[in-house]
Amino acid sequence: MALRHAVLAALLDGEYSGYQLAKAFDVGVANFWHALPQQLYAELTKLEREGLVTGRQVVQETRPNKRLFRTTDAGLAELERFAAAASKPSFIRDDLLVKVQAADRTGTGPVIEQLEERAAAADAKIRLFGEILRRMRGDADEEEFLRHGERIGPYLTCLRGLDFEQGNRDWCLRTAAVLRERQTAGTGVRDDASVRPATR
Amino acid sequence: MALRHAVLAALLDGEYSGYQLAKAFDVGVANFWHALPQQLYAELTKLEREGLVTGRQVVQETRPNKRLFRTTDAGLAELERFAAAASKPSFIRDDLLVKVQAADRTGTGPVIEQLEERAAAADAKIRLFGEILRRMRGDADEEEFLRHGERIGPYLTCLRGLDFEQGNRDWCLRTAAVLRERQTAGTGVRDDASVRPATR
DNA sequence: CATACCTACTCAAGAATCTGAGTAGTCCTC
DNA sequence: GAGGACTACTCAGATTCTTGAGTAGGTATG
Repeated sequence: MALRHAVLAALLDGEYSGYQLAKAFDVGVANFWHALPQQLYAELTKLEREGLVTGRQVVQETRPNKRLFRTTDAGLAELERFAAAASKPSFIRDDLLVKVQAADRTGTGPVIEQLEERAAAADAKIRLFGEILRRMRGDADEEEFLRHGERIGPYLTCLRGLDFEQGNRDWCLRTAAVLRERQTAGTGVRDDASVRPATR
Repeated sequence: MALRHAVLAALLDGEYSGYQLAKAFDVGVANFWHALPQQLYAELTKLEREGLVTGRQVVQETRPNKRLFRTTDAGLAELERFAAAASKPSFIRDDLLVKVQAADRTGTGPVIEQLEERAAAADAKIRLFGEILRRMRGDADEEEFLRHGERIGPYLTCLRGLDFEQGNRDWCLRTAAVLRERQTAGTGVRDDASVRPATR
């Protein structure tokens, strides 16, 4: 049930439309949760019905109208309840890890490619997060901002996102390098399956 | 559809029962995927029906009988197909991040506690992973093992798990420290909600 | 001036995951 | 010798997440 709380937390920072939220929860950012547009629209509807957020219609000339939402006091109270309850442990769940786990049996070619793509994607996120952090802290340096800044929650989660992506990138590059070296070196343990005709 | 492939990958390393797999996918390890026992039993049944794993009954005197599974050639072929297909991006999805995102509005008391618990849990995992890595590489040092070891897939995924947990621990401790300092310092931005009577 | 993408949503259906309860014998502790 | 934990599973039901399709006007691209 954390999606609803993620939405409530996101709407603490101001008014957003479902569409804007969808962008934040989908594409690049998603420091602290991830969800698709359909889920977000559904959740906003439920939250409004329960009085945890309020929406107001904004009529636009040149584009479709939109509804902007913000968290209500009841919503904040719900967040407080949530914060006090026990957290579920978090787990890694990643296709690419599964592929690496099996890579020395399935052939490394395609996996190496994907590792390098993933590293590039992580790198893009790293730059984005760096930019976001810089914007949030303004002139202050990090220590200063964390001590006296007004709204540090998003900053702290973004720091975690940054570190996660750095770990991701470094691991992908290292893993790709290891697999590539074994591929060319020929360990003698097993022929590289990526050279064989595909079993299928 | 990655759970099935995670199971296939896990069963590359030898024969396991559903129960053993459940332990590995649940509690401590789960380097590369996470799942509950019920899911695993169900998945094993499906995989056996499709011929991607085979099970054999092992009769035990003193305990309930069990079924040991291993991946078949068809299962390996399926893994190869999977390895060649595009991976879904992976996202962080963590209750605790949501709580931190909102922490400067909900009160920091309970969140700090949870951050410290999480840091301790991460630390336990770090020690466990370190142990597992040591066991896998045996006498060789890491570079050596990665160059010439037989089965490096699990080693590489465990390295990612280790780094993830280290990032986790460090971030939890830092975040807890930051929130704690603001709590005692009194930033003037807002009274600490953890001192107010609970809204509820 | 046709195609494609952007804003801003909605609906339906399916797959994956989680919650909770239950069976049944064995081993260990107090 | 009673209560609890461990092995080894199964079943049902709910919730969450993903996939795919569709509406509809406006703006940018070539």
